[in-house]
Amino acid sequence: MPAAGTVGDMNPNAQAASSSTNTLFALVDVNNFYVSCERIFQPKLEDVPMVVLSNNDGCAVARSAEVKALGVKMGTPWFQMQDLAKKHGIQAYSSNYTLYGDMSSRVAQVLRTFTPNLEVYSIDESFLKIESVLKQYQDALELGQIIKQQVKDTTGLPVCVGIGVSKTLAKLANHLAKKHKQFSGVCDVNSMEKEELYQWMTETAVGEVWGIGKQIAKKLNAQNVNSVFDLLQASPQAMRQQFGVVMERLCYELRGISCLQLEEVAPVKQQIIASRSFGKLVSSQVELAESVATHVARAAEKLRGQNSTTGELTVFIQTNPFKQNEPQHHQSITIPLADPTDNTLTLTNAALAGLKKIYEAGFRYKKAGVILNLISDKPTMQQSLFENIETKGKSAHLMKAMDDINNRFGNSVLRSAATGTKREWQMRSGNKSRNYTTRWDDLPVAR
DNA sequence: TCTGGGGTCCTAGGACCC
DNA sequence: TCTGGGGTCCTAGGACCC
Repeated sequence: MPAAGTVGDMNPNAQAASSSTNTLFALVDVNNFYVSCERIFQPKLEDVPMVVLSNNDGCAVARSAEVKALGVKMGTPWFQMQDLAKKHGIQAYSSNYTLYGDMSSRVAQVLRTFTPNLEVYSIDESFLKIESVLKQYQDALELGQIIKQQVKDTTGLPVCVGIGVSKTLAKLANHLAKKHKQFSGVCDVNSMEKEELYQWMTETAVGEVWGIGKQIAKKLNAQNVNSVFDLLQASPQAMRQQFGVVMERLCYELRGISCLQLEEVAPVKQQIIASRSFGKLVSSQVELAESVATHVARAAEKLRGQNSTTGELTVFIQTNPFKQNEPQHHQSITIPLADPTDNTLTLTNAALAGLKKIYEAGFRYKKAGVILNLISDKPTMQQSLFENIETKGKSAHLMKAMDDINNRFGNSVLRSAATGTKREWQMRSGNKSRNYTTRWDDLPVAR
């Protein structure tokens, strides 16, 4: 590996990662996840070129290997591949997310039998920290093969395993395992000779690196950074100057300095979205209201599912951007809530009031949705803030209430102040914050 | 009262991921 | 005719305060 360089204040963990026992990450990723799930329950689909379609059967959100080989891109609209489908007999299936969610938990269950140090990164991918369980096996490659076989035997799903000393390298290894048959589904870039690794890096486009998308790849290419190896040779400091701290971190990760940790416990969501496209275009406010109400109900369920409250709600409606000859209307409105809540009725009322403001007759809408913001991972504020106050109206009690706020909500409450008639506080969620005011008279009566 | 500079807050928007 | 539904993090720039 090239010289490591200093990581500076950016990454307090890097030193520990590189100097203590060497961390080793394995990324286990199910091949063509949705397609593979469908095939388990319909074995006749094995080897049949097929796609799984999005909501309303709009786009291909999963493609079998045969379809990928035909050059069909992720997200291709089904109606655009009709000719190809006829020619090659491509089968299309509607998505069944309940099934996929269930299969996903089964995979995670199998992986947990290898190590509890597991991060379920997405519905079809998990990171495992494997350095501590490695002694029981010949080497990491053997462990990878056993994981792969175990998942296959237990769930029927095919996976590839990528192994490396950082998450980014494990991702890269996984990519190689998927693309190149000679790895037999398991690739460990850590045990490779440097020459071989550099060879693979030279042959792999820089855009394949985790965190490098279309835009950045284009800019990199313009500077003659075309392969992963080119990026490996670039100076992280220079990359930071141009592309920011995320890119710098990525450079270190590629060099084998782990900057991204395993997140075993999923943090609570900072934002919850519920939205859908309509099967056919919608013009009436009543119909929009119905769908908005459903979305609020779903979002509120998710909110309560993570034991949170929200301080702000956004409603949006959109016409179909693909219909360029139709008048377009994209509108949203954000409604602050008097108090953070997880109550469906309160949220629905706020959303419908918002919808009333942004709705305009005469447009044909394609999509509606709601977003919950300023989420706090604590129980309802109104209750917990003042439940300990025994009488109200005296400044000593106000002060106690403020202490309570700070004790209970810690750094999510930025400031708080009280006068004789009201209290005000400012709550933070992520990097957003909002002010709240509640009149003293409105406070819940003490026990 | 005038002035400048630094810090923080807040928002919009871009880029990325699956 | 038919074009997904979620999420995250970072940055820049203006407002505001001291």
